[in-house]
Amino acid sequence: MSSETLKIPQATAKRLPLYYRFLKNLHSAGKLRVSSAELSEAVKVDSATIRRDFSYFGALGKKGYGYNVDYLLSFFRKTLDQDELTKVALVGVGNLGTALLNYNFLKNNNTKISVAFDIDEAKIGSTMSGVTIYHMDDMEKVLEELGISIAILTVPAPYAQSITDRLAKANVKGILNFTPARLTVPATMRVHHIDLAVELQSLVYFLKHYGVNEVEEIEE
Amino acid sequence: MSSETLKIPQATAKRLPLYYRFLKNLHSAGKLRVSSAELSEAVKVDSATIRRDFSYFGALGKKGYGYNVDYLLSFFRKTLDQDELTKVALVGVGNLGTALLNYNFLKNNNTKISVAFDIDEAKIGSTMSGVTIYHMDDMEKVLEELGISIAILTVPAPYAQSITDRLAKANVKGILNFTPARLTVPATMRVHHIDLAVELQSLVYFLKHYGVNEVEEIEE
DNA sequence: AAAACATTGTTATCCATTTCACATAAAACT
DNA sequence: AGTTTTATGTGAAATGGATAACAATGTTTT
Ligand SMILES: NC(=O)c1ccc[n+]([C@@H]2O[C@H](COP(=O)([O-])OP(=O)(O)OC[C@H]3O[C@@H](n4cnc5c(N)ncnc54)[C@H](O)[C@@H]3O)[C@@H](O)[C@H]2O)c1
Ligand SMILES: NC(=O)c1ccc[n+]([C@@H]2O[C@H](COP(=O)([O-])OP(=O)(O)OC[C@H]3O[C@@H](n4cnc5c(N)ncnc54)[C@H](O)[C@@H]3O)[C@@H](O)[C@H]2O)c1
Repeated sequence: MSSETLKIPQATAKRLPLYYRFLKNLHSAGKLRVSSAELSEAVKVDSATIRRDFSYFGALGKKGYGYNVDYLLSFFRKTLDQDELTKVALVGVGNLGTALLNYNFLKNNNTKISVAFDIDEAKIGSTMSGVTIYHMDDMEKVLEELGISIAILTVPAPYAQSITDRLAKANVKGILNFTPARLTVPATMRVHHIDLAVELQSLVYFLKHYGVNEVEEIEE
Repeated sequence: MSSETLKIPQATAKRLPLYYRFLKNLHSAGKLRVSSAELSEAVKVDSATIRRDFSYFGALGKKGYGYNVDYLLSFFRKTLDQDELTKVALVGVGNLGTALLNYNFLKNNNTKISVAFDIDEAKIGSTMSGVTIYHMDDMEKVLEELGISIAILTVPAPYAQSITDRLAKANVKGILNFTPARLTVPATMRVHHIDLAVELQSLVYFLKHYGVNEVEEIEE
């Protein structure tokens, strides 16, 4: 029995955190109202798309006026469960894992890396940015104790699948996967891939082959 | 005049580096042929989608047989310009920037961070993983000298836009943006956003609201 | 060499998402 | 109070992408 809310399109769901972030900016800047056109300029999403996205949640705005920033902000805070802290585990405290640990997700989201795991004895038992690093052997136990259901995976690719299998058994439901491995998971889990190498390579490809808006030649 | 190849769908273009990576794995493993079904299992993309993707480049396979790994690999190497090295600049050598510097993109791609920029005097002039860190004041000059047209942006968000404007003037055409800022760029540029916080938050949202395939209750 | 088999390439269909365009209604102005 | 302006919410159309399904065709087996 999941929080039975409505099933909005996935594309919309992915934009919600973005809207939330910019609404916070507007709020800090003291803005009281905002139009879909203004928001569009800020988040670089078509204004019609923004209105459509919002409309899945009912009529949040007023015709001829726009949206009340405070109202919208508190609405999204509830919708995005920003009131309760979501605890996340980090598996693999290497280059990337360390960067993520040092970054304070809390500043913007109510999401926090609460615990980390590694196999490097030099790191185990120590604390980074207030987060204790445990041995992988203790992973299942610690995850259960803390009731954690989301993990960030930043281990070398060859270990990704077997660790994923362990996470699945430990009742973890979501993985943010930074490794190049394509994980096999039970249907009850969800994986978001962040594939930096693919992202970089596809950017190169687009630039080479899509002649990014080459200024239209003016024939003479 | 961009390499006048064909205009394949963007979704396909984003999968090409993925295919390439797994083909290299297959090659290393000594496999000579592969079917779309096998590849599908490995990269977690529907086999019909894979065949469709490949078909944009002509008939690369053989009916009843599948695809020749070597042939496919060399085809994609050419298509993805893996023969020539693409030089990339890194702007902002902090937590995240350092992790990217230490990571050797070359292992898998012919893409390399060749130069880095920062404002921290402690870092400027030093070398990390063989990459020299220059002062931001020298950015335009160095970028031009090296003929770099792609940059990775890992600076604090408030500086992202003004640095982007400088990059645009310096003839950079692509930005891999890790900052939460939504950049305004000329139509001649392309930005890929990697928004870790959004990625994490939307994962949380999906798990909470989409009840990831809750095991169908068996009514008794 | 024939029969059985495997797998592509593609057509047709489906689905999700974006965008247009405008009726509607509230707000701002005169 | 009436008029004009503004900006929402949404039907309808357009776009973009994924998938089912299968004829075509080469491969493998006997
Ligand atoms: N660093 C980057 O910029 C970057 C970029 C793209 C992809 N990635 C991917 O992210 C992952 C991590 O990269 P990195 O640069 O941080 O690597 P890294 O080698 O610096 O860190 C890996 C960490 O995982 C730990 N580890 C190794 N085996 C383990 C195991 N079985 N269980 C638990 N922990 C284990 C190591 O002790 C180390 O601390 C890799 O899969 C890499 O391909 C990294
Ligand atoms: N570290 C993470 O895990 C993480 C996660 C999500 C998003 N981000 C985003 O990535 C960016 C970098 O994060 P970080 O953790 O590496 O921050 P950081 O503070 O560790 O690093 C920022 C670096 O940029 C340099 N810098 C500051 N102003 C500059 C300027 N004007 N020109 C050039 N360089 C400048 C600083 O000297 C520093 O080296 C931020 O925008 C952050 O929001 C980081």
